[in-house]
Amino acid sequence: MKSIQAENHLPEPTKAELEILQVLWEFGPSTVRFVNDKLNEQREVNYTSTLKQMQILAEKGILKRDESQMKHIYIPVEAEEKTKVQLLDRFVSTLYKGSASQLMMQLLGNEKTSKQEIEEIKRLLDSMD
Amino acid sequence: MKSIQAENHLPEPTKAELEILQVLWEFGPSTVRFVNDKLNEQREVNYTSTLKQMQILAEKGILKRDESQMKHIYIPVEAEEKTKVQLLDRFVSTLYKGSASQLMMQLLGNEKTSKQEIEEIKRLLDSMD
DNA sequence: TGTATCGTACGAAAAACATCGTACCTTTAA
DNA sequence: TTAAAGGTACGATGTTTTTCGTACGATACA
Repeated sequence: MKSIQAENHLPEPTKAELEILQVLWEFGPSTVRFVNDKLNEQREVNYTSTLKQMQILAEKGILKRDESQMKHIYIPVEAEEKTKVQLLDRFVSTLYKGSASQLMMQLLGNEKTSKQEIEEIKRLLDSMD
Repeated sequence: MKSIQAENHLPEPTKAELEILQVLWEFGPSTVRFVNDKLNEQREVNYTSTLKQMQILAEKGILKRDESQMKHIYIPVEAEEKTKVQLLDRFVSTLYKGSASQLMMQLLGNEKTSKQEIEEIKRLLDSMD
């Protein structure tokens, strides 16, 4: 017997799946061909690999697709923000026991976070309240 | 055939591996038995599974071990902070194209980040410069 | 001294993830 | 009206990650 999905959340996208989502987020609903071309700007991937991944994503409910035409159009079910927030939540809770400020400290202590970035963050905080 | 590790960085710990690292970070150098007991406080794992994981971690160079006694003692090679920073870097660059401030915005917009946390972050920023 | 207990080593099996080849259907254009 | 081009479906295969069973050595102690 299948267990009822206790969670509200969709299953976590895997690495390869995330790549595809990024393309869809950036360029909007797309065909497999389009996504595959974009991926190939970064690394070589076979068309059918991308196709398969996107079919799996649809199965999992992470993407839906418009099959009304021969060239199926794939669309993320959840908005970019929502998915990222989910991933961020998980990240913060597994690595920092849920403490956002602890994560911050690491970001700020990190050379790779530029002065400009830090300024931007400050501005952001000031503009709150 | 195994490919030679081109990177300077240690390989990314996988999910299961991270669980083990967390225990070692929290409690310091430990035996397999100890780690396995800790893990079993959260979920059921067979002793030999944990052993295997820790042996793999040692192979990968993420853990080293003291074999001078029968009960081997495992120790993380990199400090907790360093490993987390690495993971954080990767997270920021894949999900936020390297923009720490973008990540911040999500943290701040997130209900789960408490007012108290936000205050703490502000204080942190002010204390910089 | 033998037997129960607690360790490590190691390989096999299972599960999850990723990639690809091939079959086959639709559309298009010569 | 057929051949080429481009699409989906789907199974096979490869890889990595995870879990586990079994063998076997060391220790403890009745």
